[in-house]
Amino acid sequence: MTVTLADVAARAQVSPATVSRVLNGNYPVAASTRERVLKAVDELDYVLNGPASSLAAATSDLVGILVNDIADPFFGIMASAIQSEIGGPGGRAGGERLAVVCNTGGTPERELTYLTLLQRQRAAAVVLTGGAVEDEPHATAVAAKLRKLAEAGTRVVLCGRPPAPETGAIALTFDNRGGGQRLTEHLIGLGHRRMGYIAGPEERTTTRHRLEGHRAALAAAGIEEDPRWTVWGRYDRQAGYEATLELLRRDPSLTAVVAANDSVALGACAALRESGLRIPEDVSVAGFDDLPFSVDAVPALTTVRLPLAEAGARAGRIAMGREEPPPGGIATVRGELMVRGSTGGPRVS
Amino acid sequence: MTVTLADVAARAQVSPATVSRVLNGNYPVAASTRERVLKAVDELDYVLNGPASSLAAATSDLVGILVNDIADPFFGIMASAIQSEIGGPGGRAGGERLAVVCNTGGTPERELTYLTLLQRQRAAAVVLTGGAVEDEPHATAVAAKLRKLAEAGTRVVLCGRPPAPETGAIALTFDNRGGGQRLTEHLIGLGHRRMGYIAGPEERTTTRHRLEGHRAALAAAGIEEDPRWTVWGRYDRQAGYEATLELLRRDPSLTAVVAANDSVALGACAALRESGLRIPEDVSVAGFDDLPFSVDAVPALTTVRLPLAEAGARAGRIAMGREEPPPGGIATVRGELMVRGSTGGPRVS
DNA sequence: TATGTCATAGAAAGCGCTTGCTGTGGCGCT
DNA sequence: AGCGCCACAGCAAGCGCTTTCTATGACATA
Repeated sequence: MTVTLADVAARAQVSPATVSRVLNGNYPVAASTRERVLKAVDELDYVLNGPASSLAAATSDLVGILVNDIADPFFGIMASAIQSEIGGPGGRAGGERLAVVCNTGGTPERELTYLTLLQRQRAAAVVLTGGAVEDEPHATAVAAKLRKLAEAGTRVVLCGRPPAPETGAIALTFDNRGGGQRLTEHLIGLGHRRMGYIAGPEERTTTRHRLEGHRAALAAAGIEEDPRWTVWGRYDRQAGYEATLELLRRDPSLTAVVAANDSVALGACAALRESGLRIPEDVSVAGFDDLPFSVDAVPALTTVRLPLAEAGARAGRIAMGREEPPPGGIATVRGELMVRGSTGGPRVS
Repeated sequence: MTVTLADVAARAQVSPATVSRVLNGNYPVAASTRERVLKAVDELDYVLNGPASSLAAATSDLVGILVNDIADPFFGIMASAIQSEIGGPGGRAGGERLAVVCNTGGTPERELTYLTLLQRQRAAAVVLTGGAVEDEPHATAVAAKLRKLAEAGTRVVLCGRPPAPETGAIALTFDNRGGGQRLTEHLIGLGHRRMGYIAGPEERTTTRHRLEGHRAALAAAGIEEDPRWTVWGRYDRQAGYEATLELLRRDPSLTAVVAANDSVALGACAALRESGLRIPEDVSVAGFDDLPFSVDAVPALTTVRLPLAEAGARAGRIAMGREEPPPGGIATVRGELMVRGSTGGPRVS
């Protein structure tokens, strides 16, 4: 029913071995023979059986990209960049690889399951993006899985994620702490002293690091933080909206709101506006990531630009073995402070 | 080196066949035996060899999702919804499936290559999202590929894409034409007569349908269209920005700008503002899709809401055979007009 | 002319798993 | 007690490909 290698071989009057070699191009085959084979392939409309091939060769051309939330451009941009370097179809890389992105939804279980599935498929490489969950047992399980993968020859790269020591994984880490710190320093420099902070999900590394940066800046400026000024929520607009309302309720005298990321900041802006407050005259707002839409907000969002596409591309190249991993297997990627219209001096009340 | 089924069998003192059956759970195995096997699996940390399994069973648990641009939330949202229904890890579906999203970048070649790669992997199902390219030879090639896939038992579903007749593919099509028409009717109802239109890439079905809707509304209202009023570009913010400047240059008397999608509309807003024009007092702006950030624009964007998540979920269920395909294999999904602050009556000049 | 070398092609042994078919005890029935 | 049946387990034949090793002819060299 389906066309097999043997069918092609028969048609081209050669042995299956020869057909295989023509298709893989890693063994000398006379030009005339090659042509005959290719012609037969074409005529029979033959498509290689991937599983059989992977089984026999003990390798596969699958490359997995794990993301926390595929609907979030933060991940979309990274995934896109990674994929473009993986080669996938259209890439310059010779061997065609199937770059697949897997949506973990940010849950540890799915992350683990996808990792197993990828291991099961004997993936050639795996790239994990975004912050990790800090739950201890889970972190251990993931680390163990990563080590197994690495041992089995799968290249593992972390992009925008903290290093996983002793797993053999290469890490390209974002300097969330430093970025958060510079952002808050900027606000302090403008004269703000009473700032609300909308953090992301509590157990994420990204959340913790950004918040630590914020607090470090406050501490350095000798500003004592009020526990009421921090609210936790998801990394989306809705959460930012609600958190802002909560902050306003807790302390109406805040002159600035720092959000865990741009989506959250947008929600914050909406809440402030609906509360009759002007940005930045009454309250300044700052985000993080500098996603494409951030510059279109009104006023444009002050934020920390993370080189998502660049980091993704680099991670992709490393995963493909086309670029040297950084020394020690760890590199830190800095964000750049983008000062725009959403931040200004505090109102004089 | 790597643990195989046979190792597990030896350890559990059973035959490989029994281990396989325990793992697949589709054959009666005594409870005591099952436990023994499971224990051995656990102790040896055994992971099934996917390719071998797929080869022997002549099936695979891969499900492909093709998207034009993974960095665009339009696709991210659909992909996310599809994936959640595929089951993937965490889904309710019994068999664990690896839902993978493939980024075609909107180019015909990559689309075709990914389809071949998926065919090669003997994917269980494939979902193609978003508009198709209307290039004739390409369309034919894709259709042929889809037919092949369907014949090989792969379920093919189109989501937000026009039907592909005689390929056996199920289509969930967006009513882009109708949506575009209602949007422009709304503008006409407000009194607009001179409207610019920023279209997407010329060869896309989505682009053409939305534009046709727009023109149908104009024709119905007896408004003669000026060819200068249509500008083409990509589906992104940047393109919208540039196109708007161009429109303004061509005809400064326009009172409204209709954009091919929300990202484009955002770019249009930026261009208008920088040109010193107020929205909607001087110029109204309308988008399409109603992506999450559209409601946060200032003023909030009038647009056509496409039920991306719902359609994606349905496509996913159909792909998994968990929902009946629509009669005739084709269903049309309507968009809902969302009237917000970015549109108003034309200025009286 | 005899011999070694090289380029190319084929034979065949798996890769690790699934599954149809074939046992084989234990049990209920007559 | 004798029989058939059922529940369960094993055997063994592949699934379609890759790759090592071997064979063969052509050619160059001695």
